[in-house]
Amino acid sequence: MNNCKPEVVAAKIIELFPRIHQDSDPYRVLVSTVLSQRTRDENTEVASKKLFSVYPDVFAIAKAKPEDLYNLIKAAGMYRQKAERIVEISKIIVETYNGKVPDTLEELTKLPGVGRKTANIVLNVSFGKAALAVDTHVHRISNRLGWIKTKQPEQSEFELQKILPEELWGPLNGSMVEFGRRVCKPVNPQCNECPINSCCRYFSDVQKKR
DNA sequence: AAAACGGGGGC
DNA sequence: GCCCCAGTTTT
Repeated sequence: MNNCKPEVVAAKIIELFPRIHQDSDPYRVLVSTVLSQRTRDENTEVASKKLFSVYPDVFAIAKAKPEDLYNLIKAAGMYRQKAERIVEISKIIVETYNGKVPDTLEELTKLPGVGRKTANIVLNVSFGKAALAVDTHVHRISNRLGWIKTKQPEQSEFELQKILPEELWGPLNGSMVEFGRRVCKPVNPQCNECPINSCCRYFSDVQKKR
């Protein structure tokens, strides 16, 4: 790579590490995203499949006992609190929103267990809105590349929005996860096999130390 | 600012 | 065995 502008590198990551969401139904995306908090992707998939095979929709989960739901998903590394929140979220959606997931950051973040990142992912994946969720992958990779230098999530969200064109925000979220899982890992990143290492400050710093 | 939630996987 | 994981809430 000879052009290392962030928007070019970001587009390359999106091209090389596409992410396909198996479901775009807002409710399922919301639940899967809550399940994905501090949890590896494989476990999230196992848990959401089990969950939806027993409780197909928001009305079923709203009526479920939190303990039953927890027993169903705990083998995939989920904790009790998450099961409780998912039931609570579902009740609110049924009672307040007539069974439909709200589509604004403000309303979404009022739901228990839904913070800024989760809400942004739902807005982005389900509602096609330009929203950049700065999760650990996006944060780590952006720092390694040298795009940002802050450690504060809110600040990095603001800075990245200035650096990257809006049309990349959506696809970048998922692609950063794939890229972060397979190459730009938290520990032992596969820098030698990394297709964009020539644009990476972390890689050039490591090279210099040898 | 820090702890708690939590089992599974990488190392 | 220890550390980390598409974070959020509570203390």
